[in-house]
Amino acid sequence: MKKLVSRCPIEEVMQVLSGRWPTLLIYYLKDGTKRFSDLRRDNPTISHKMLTFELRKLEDAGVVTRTEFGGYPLRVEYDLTPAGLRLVPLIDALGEWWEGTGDSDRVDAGALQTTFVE
Amino acid sequence: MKKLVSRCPIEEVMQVLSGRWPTLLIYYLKDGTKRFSDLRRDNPTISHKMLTFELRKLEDAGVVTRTEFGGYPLRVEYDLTPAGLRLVPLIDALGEWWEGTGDSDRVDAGALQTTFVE
DNA sequence: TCGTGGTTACAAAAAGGTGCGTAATTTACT
DNA sequence: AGTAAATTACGCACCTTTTTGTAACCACGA
Repeated sequence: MKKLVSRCPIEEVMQVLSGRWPTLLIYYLKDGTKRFSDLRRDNPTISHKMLTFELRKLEDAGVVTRTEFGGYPLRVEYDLTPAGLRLVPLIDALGEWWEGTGDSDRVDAGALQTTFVE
Repeated sequence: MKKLVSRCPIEEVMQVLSGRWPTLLIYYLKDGTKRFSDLRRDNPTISHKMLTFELRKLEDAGVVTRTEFGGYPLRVEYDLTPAGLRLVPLIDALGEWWEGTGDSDRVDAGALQTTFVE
């Protein structure tokens, strides 16, 4: 998703939140300060390249802060910004919506919702 | 984003909503019934292959319905399901969140939110 | 011949994984 | 005493996988 095709805020948010990781990372950071290695432990399938990339993206978007402690071994801490905290309930709502739909509308998942007329 | 790495509903929703198109399509369908060609007109940069693909995904997820009218030229209409309608305000909220953060937290966009300690 | 809503095959682009290198200090052997 | 890891959070280069675009084709009726 390289560049925007509209000036719509919706598209802009999705550029930040799209993909498997952003929402999950926000979810883990919800519990408080996390270090790089903590986040890797939280989800072991993310590569370090992806993790740095996604964290950078969230940082640029103003969702997380990065605090670097000098010295060796290097230590870096990540936290949600106030904006990031405000985002959490919105993401929760999406999760709840999904669970809700599963019961009522996605029952016959696999069966397409197509109707033929005439 | 081929397969899930957790059983988390959050990750499942994002699998459906990720990318540039899903939320935008939902947004256009919010106004009511749309035909395939209407949606192409609404955003001219999507390829017809992507459009069919994304619509299928939303259909499988129970967000849109597809109504096919026999005869030629073929006519197909897309609508939001009740679940799709319930999703709209959540997407709106994300857009509003984004606009809100822009003013308070993303002011110095470009300047990273990194702090150096020691 | 055009228009509708697709499908399929091939090609280009983007995303993602792997492994190596780096820094300064501590701990672990020899 | 001297050397060898190990530690942390990456950056970089290379390569594979996934996604997306392009173009061609199909059906049929006006």
